[in-house]
Amino acid sequence: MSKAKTSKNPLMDSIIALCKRRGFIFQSSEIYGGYNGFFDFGPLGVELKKNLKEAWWKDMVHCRDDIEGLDSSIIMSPKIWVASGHVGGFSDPMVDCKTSKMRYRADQLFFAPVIVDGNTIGYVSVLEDSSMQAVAEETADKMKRKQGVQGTLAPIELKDYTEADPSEYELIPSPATGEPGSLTPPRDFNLMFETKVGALSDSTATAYLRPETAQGIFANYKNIVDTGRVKIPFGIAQVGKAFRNEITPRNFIFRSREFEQMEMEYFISPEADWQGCHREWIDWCKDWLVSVGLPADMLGEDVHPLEKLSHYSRGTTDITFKFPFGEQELWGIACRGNFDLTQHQEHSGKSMEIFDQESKSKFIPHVVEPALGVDRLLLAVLTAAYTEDEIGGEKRTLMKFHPRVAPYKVAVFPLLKNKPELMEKAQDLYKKLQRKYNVFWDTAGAIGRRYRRMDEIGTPWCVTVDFDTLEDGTFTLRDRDTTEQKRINEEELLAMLDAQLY
RNA sequence: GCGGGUAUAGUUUAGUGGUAGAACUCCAGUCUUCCAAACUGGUUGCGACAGUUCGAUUCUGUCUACCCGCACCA
Repeated sequence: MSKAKTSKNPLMDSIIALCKRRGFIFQSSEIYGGYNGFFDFGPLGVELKKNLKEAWWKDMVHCRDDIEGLDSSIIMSPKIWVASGHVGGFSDPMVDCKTSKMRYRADQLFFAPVIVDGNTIGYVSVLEDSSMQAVAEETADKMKRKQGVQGTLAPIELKDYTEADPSEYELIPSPATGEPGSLTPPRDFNLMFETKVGALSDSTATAYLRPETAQGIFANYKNIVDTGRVKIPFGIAQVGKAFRNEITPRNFIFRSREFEQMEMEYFISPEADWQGCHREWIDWCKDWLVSVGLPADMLGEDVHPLEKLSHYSRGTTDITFKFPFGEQELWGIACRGNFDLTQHQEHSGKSMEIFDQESKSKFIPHVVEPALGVDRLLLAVLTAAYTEDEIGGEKRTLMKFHPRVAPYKVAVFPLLKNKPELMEKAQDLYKKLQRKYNVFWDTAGAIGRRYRRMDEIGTPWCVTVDFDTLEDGTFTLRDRDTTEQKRINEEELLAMLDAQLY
């Protein structure tokens, strides 16, 4: 009877509904039934997103003397992705067990034939583990005894599943069931989108949509060093789209296939205290997140254990955020050593060394990389801002955006729209403010309704022109969070906005 | 990718083998001197494609999207 949606995340549902209702975020290609993993940003969403990117750029590039900006192309030479390891390493062959429905990474699933006096009596399989050799030997011994085979057990030589011969797929037992025959061949999940460049569609034309903006920075590192604008330590920052063919996009815009990154590579001497530098950047990033409206108590740190680090990393700490669906990675701060530049030096044959005047030495610098997903940040900001409260017994939904990132900074209303003198006065103010800020104009309905509308899209202030305005030039300034109203003149209004919207 | 669930207007929802009603929202108008007022009118919907049928939003199948769990997330 009841077909109540069984969503266990009403907060997430409310945020998604508001995003659609008010024009923040739409599902991509909605009129054709949607397209999994892609999103469109509506009139409000594009403003919010732009404000976040501009705030980042201002604080990261303009307000720092040691960081330069860059905008590299999305499609670059495929050689870049070979050098970076993405062509080889970005694809993880996966194995599914058809019986248990378990899924394994093929390079973490090990197997070996059990050989007695030269005869293969079966196979054993184990998952990657420090004790896997011992477990495999024990299992092989049991198999030998169970089958009653006499003879000498040959040493167990474990290989991972990617090295298995196709004829062996049917013989290797699933680690889940212990029975052979249920494992699929290793299947590729290459997370890079491929495309073709040029008229010819042969394999030499294959190119990739970048899965991260970082490689564009490394590929231009030499250009920027050669323009002589920088000396160690320095950073290069970039904002741009990136693409990953995620197997399972989930959680609204948290994991999507097309997304935007704000990345910065901070180049330091190999002799420098990289751990100290890492810590400084973690703190800088946390402070910045607070400055755009994320409460400090919703942030956390997740230090990646050494054994789980990526191939390029010497240390990674994620700044996490308490999303409605759990505490998840927001901003990854990775120490990439000199892996990337060394790779590019080897593959391109061009020197990536820099001469440091201070130490009179030449070296390939190491990097600390703070990488932030714009869309994840946007979702975090939406989550932190979403508030329900009660005003005079009426429920109210409001988005408590930091004024700095709010899509509209201020709204201007004539108290009554059928009074031309109020309309005219309000238009004057609206036009004046519009030159400097994104301002919302609304004449429809009762004044209270207009206030609530602004609450729902997070406009921090509303200014109402009434009959007193015509007499003494003061307006009603109404505050979104407190709903307090006070009289203020134009000069005071401009000064207040200037002070609040740095 | 696997399993389970869901799909009617912008939102929340009625309902039917004979092409759908409501509330709120939205738009227009009347009115309105500061927190979703009132009145009048209006726009908008059966996720898509097939099949069964005289006729399908309803029954069947396929697909798509969303939600939950598992797996995955260099």
